[in-house]
Amino acid sequence: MKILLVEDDLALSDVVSFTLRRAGFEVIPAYDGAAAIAAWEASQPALVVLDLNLPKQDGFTVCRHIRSQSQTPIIILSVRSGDDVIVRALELGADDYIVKPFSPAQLVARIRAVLRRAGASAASGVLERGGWTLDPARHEVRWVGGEPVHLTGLETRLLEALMLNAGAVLTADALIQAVWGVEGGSRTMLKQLVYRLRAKLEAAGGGEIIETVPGVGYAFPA
Amino acid sequence: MKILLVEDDLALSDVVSFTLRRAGFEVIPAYDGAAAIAAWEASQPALVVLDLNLPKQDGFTVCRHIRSQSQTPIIILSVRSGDDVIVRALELGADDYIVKPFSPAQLVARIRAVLRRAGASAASGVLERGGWTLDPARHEVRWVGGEPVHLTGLETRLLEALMLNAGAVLTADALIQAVWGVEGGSRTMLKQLVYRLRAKLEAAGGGEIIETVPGVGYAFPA
DNA sequence: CAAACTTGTTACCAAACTGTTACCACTTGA
DNA sequence: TCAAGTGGTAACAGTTTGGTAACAAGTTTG
Repeated sequence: MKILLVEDDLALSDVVSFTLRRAGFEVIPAYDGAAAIAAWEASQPALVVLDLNLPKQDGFTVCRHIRSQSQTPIIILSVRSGDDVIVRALELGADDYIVKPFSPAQLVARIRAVLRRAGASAASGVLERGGWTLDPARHEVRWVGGEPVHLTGLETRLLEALMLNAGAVLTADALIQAVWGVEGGSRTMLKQLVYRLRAKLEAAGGGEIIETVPGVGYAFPA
Repeated sequence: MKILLVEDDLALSDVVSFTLRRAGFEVIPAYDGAAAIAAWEASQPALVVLDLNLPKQDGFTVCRHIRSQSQTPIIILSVRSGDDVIVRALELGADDYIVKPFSPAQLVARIRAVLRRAGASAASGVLERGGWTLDPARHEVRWVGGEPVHLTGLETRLLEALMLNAGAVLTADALIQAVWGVEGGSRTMLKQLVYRLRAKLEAAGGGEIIETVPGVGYAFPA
């Protein structure tokens, strides 16, 4: 199981690497933010251990980038123990936050806990909700018994966000962020995208698909 | 979303309860290990916040018991910050371990992180009071057995404030602040809003809904 | 290269939302 | 009894929101 370890302090990185390897993980080290993103894309690790204080790009940026593209579990390491920082990191999608100094044993235990939890809900990436099957890797949706329909990249990300949270209402802003990332996107574009996606889904079979919750956002029926 | 809070320190339990409720969770308190297990079985919470140091049965026992029967996420609270204790708790199946003293905000953030990872959608915030069910996220109210009625954003906030304090009288100023924030809002607008909200609620089923307390404000019947 | 597709942009319309003003009934207290 | 204040109702207009359409620039594909 591959773990991406993003830590610029060489000595600490080595110690942690050693511990993780002894615990049976394969460790991919990265020493700054830019390298971290590159390594993440290249190696597709099962989990990321991320120092907040990094050269090139700080940990928040890396965290946001990874979260905008996948559900890979992220554990933050940091000397900063301020509440606002911790809350912000967790809200950004981090799974755990460990304050330095920490013990290697605890890190391993927390990694196992997060992986256990992630493994339970993670899957191949294929989502099945109420008759629809979405394969994000292939950019395809299918209605039960129907033919697969091709989606564009943006449409796929939108539908994935909605199906991942089936039954819940996602605000326009949340969806914009899920589709276009932190920068970019707008209400207008979201409107367009929903319109286009609905057209494809309706053409593919099922009836009412994406619910509008006026003044709030959209929801995929549970 | 129901959270079982197992904490024998009454004062702390109350503080945490308050915070969690304000964050939109429904809190079920338990004050010792035996009660915790009973409450867990009875109420099937979405997550358990568990103090380690308990009368009757200690936290480890409770944790093991719950883990042996379900995947319900568990977050441990404890004054003990020893590594061995933390590692042991995590290996026993806990999802997170928070060392006292902690801040309520961080607890909420960690609860959300664990719930997110566990696949549950975040706190729903649904309020049920005397036959009415309000889902603030969807801007919908429903009378028992009836169809959901759509509310506007302002109406939702008003009804939410009233239902959160069901049985109590809220002054006009308090309501204005709850709906429009610190700036903005006026008696006239509140009058209008109450009128419109009542119209929708009456059309939806139930009889007398929002009580007027002349010269003071409004109340939602307990 | 040309055709097809993807994406962002602008525009328009209908519906919904919100603030404002006005009017009436009722209570309260001088 | 009358004036002032409070609360309910009504109508109206400006704004916002959501769905639809058409189009252009950029990209991919045959």
